[in-house]
Amino acid sequence: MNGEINTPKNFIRQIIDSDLQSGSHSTIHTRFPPEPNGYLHIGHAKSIVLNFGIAQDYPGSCNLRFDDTNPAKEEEEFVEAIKEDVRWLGYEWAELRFASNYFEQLYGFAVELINAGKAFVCDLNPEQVREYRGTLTEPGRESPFRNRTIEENLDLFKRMRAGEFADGSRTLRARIDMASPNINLRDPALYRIRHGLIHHQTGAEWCIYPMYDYTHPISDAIEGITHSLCTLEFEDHRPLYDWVLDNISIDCHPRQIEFSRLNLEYTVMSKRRLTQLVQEKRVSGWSDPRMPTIAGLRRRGYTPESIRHFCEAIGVTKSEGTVEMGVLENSIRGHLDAIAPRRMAVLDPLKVVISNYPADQGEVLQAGNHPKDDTLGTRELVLTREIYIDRADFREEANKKYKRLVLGGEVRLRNAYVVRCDEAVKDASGRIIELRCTYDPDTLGHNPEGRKVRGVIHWVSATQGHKAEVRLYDRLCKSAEPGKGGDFLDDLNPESLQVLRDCIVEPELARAAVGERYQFEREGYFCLDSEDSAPGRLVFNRIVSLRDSWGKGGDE
RNA sequence: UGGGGCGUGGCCAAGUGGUUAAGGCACCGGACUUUGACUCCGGUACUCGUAGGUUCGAAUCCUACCGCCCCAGCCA
Repeated sequence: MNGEINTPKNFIRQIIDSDLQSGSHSTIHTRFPPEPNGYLHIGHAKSIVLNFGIAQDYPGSCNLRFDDTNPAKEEEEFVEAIKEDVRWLGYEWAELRFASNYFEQLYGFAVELINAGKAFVCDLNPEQVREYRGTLTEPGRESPFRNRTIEENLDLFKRMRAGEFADGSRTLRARIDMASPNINLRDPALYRIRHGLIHHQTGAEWCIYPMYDYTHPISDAIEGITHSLCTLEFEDHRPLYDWVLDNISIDCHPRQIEFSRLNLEYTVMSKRRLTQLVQEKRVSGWSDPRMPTIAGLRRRGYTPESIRHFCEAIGVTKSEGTVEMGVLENSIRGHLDAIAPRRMAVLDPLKVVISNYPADQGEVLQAGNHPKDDTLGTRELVLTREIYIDRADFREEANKKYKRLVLGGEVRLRNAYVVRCDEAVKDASGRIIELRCTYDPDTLGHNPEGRKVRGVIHWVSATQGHKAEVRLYDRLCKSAEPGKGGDFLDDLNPESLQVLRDCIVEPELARAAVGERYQFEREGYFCLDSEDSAPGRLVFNRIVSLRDSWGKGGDE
């Protein structure tokens, strides 16, 4: 839909309201903390709109912070892509930060924890740690290294940093409670050793890297974040988040609040799966228009406004659900209906000869660019004796519910005259190859008297139109919940992309530019493909079809 | 069967003890229409997970039960 949804007071905004009222805070600071190990997707957009939206609506600010504590998975390409996506969505961060900016401070706080007897260097290897951890129903056992002296821990930790120990040989662990029913509190690792990695920000400076659970609360506190918003799976990490801040000398303690992540029907949203699609080349890349990535949606033709609108429309709660694709589609339809200039394009051309129309002669017709917004102006169309209409817009016979061209029947050519079909010319196999029609010269701009024309169809001049390729997209997956019963790859929709190479578009479209979006009347919204179009080669992506209460193509 | 969460019409989602339980999307009618679009009217459907209890009054409070999600990375 167009128009703004009056931003709903979701439970997080309610908490903020009361924090403001109680005087706990006078300004609100949030952050969007992606890990640069992949491209952003529509689920991230939900978080972006939440965090940046709050910063806009309250006196406050929002930082963009890369959670870059695992150089094995992260890349500079992803940080650049993420910055571009956030900006494209319409937001500007107050400050650009990296968790790696805080590595030295993080190290200092770790030393503090050691000095307080709250952290220790553990020599258990990964397998042993797992054994000692216990299970969901049994408590864990304390590490034999748990009671080392502070001096020894300090020495060992310093040597970990100095690179004296091999990967996996030791970790720095918090000293909390191996019997905690919350497994996250069973002496979680704070630092691990990783040699030989070049971190995209810090290079080879470090060979020990802090863990998320340790880094995140401190990064938030350093930045003065007031409300640290994250998804539900971090709910039982919150006690650890709080533990960290309660046990170091920092005077800021942000409040972590969790909300449910977005699930969308007929697509996949996890980074693991999206990465797999890209790596195995099941799609053309992160920006494949079928992908739910921001880059994919952008190339597909979605507008930032529509994505923001969608994110507001679905709300923010703690209950997990799966949103119907229709809600996203509705958002872009609503926006584009209001702003997209109208054009005509024939996707499956069928030649029509207007027998009583003078040959060698074109007639310039003015057509409005938008039925409800005159400020979008008009453009010229050229009507010629030979035109193309869509094959789906003709039938030799049909019942009266069919509002298109029928043998012996009349139909309006959009923005032009009424024509009657006199004959359907067929080839030897019986396939219709051409229609013979006659037009009524007295029907331009007004309806004929005494009879009713059953419908309106679009057309393009056979001599003035331009060839174009049109790509029709369908849902990425066949199943509403891909992978539910097995491998999600088995649920990929083999017909998610349909390429039409012989389309004919109206002359004006030859001047289409990347970034412009059009409505191809009676078909849907389209835009020039940003990657495969070139001068002289028109490639259009269908952003979304028009809503259709009839059933495009098929009917009965 | 440890811990943490969630359960309101097909899908989201308001609701924070007090008349007929918002709204959006979807769906079904109708109006309008040179886009089977848009827009505009109208409409359908709810045991508020279940069962008890407290109360004059419960989606809201209590108890039990059921269902679903997350957690045993030196990932985030």
